[in-house]
Amino acid sequence: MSSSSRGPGAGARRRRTRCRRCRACVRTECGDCHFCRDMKKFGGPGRMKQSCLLRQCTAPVLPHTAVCLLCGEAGKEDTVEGEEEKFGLSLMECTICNEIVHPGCLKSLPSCLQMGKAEGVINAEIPNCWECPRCTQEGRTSKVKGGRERHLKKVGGDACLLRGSDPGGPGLLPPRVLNPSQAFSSCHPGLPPENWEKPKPPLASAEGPAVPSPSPQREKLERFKRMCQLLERVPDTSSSSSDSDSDSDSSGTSLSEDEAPGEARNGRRPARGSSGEKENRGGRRAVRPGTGGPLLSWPLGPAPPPRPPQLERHVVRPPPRSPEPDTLPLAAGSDHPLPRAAWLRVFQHLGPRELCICMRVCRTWSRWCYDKRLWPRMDLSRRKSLTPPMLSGVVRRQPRALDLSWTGVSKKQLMWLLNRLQGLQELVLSGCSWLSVSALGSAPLPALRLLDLRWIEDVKDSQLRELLLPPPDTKPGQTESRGRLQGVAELRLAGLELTDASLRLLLRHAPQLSALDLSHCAHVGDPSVHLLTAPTSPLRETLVHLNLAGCHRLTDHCLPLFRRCPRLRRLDLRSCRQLSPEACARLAAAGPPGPFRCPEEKLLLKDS
DNA sequence: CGTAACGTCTCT
DNA sequence: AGAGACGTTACG
Repeated sequence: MSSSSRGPGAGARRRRTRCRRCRACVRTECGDCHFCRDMKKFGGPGRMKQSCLLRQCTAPVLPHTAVCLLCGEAGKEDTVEGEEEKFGLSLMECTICNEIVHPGCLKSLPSCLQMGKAEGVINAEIPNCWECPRCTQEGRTSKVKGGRERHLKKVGGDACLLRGSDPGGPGLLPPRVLNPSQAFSSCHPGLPPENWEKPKPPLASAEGPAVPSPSPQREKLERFKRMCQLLERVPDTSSSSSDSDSDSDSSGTSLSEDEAPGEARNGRRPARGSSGEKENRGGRRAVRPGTGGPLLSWPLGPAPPPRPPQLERHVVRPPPRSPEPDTLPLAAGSDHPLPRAAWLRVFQHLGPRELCICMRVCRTWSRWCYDKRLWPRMDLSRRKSLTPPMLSGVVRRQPRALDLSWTGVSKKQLMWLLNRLQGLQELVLSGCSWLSVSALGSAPLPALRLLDLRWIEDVKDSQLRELLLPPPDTKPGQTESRGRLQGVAELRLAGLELTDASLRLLLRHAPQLSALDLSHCAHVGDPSVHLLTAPTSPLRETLVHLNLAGCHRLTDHCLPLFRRCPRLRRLDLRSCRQLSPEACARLAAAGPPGPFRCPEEKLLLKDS
């Protein structure tokens, strides 16, 4: 007998399935996580039969065979227009009794079977998920207090599930009233969730004597917990303190100052005014049962318990799309005359340190200052240790350019970051260890334009090959069949032990380079220049800047070859000790159509 | 029918 | 409690 069929009430419980649309669903398997390594395709035994950790669906949906327990029909929200009507005709699964019904069908039950004033509690974070009016009415959500709290403290799933998606965390905003449209939208997201958090299992409450077997929910929690442990600890946090989920940074760096008073998460610090605190946690939304309809305000049943800090430690939310109110509320109750756009214009003149100070002024400023337009570049270079709050701070700001040079960033940290910075265009990793940088081999880098790998120890041809070649598990026809540096325009490889074998790979897998830094690459010589400037080389047409300083093997013979590059505007040949001043002078004097058409287009020769 | 993987069971 | 195993479900 199916172990999944013992849910109460509805008989067989429907297993949820992938939404196939969320960020996780559409990505490829990492090939490196615990579950991938078990898969036969990656050489494992295939016993665990679990999805890749990076592909855990964030919005698991009901199977398309699911039907309403009352009318036997599927979800019909597509057949109507209004949000309220859509809600009434959508299928909703109760996390407690597992019954799947159309809210509209509940409404049409004979009044003696309706649940009076009971209200359903929608889980806003999982599609088609609620605590049904009957369970709510019968008190199934309210368990013995001690039991629930004890359970949650340990496991933490409920709180996560019930949490709202406000970037500032739960309990910080005033209670919100939900209209039918919002209720529908919240449980039927038109798009996959934009939050970048770990998936949250449907969850439920601990059981009480009136209450059906807790096992399914409990199992979900346990599964969730396991996943959290595997996934959320990715940044190296084993030594971090238990309260490290704040963005505040004990090291006192610029990232340490970004948490405004009242911005603290997990309810450890009081939000402004105490009244809204409890009512505002999470994705719980209230609707009147059966009506799908008139909107109710909170509260509805017991407030969810506080979120357990541990599991939330590395949940990082990007800044909200349209962050927060457009106005700045003043203590007197009125709004400041300057709107958010005007403040942002002011903030744009500030540097990171000043911005962090501003973020401590008030909650609204803090939210506004997370705007990624204020953080186009972030520089963490030369920090020996990168703490989880620092990494979280980076993700929340979504910089286009990130400098991690000469840091002790670990592979796990880098992987964690890159998975959350899909808009990253420039990445500087010079002076890091190859052990860490090898994370690039399995990271998504869709927008990357500049990659700086200078002076990384132990990078030879085979390591660069790992970065340049397409992922090994790519199937024909997949979009990922391109190497992941195909779109990179600037590549800095100074000081690496690369040979012409790497250059050949570059020509093939990084054909759009306009700037290439091969300075102080001891193996680069005249044949390398031949390769780069050959008629078959795509770089011959694209190179604008080429740095070959300190490449001692270059001789005068290679100099005329540079005239084959019509766009070359800057060529650095300093410290190439075999080059003669005369040959260099001849190249420098070459007029059009050669490379250096005017004095400001630099040919850097010898040390000057 | 084959593949993926959800949700539960079992073992340590 | 945590980790792994696996029956079963979802779906093409």
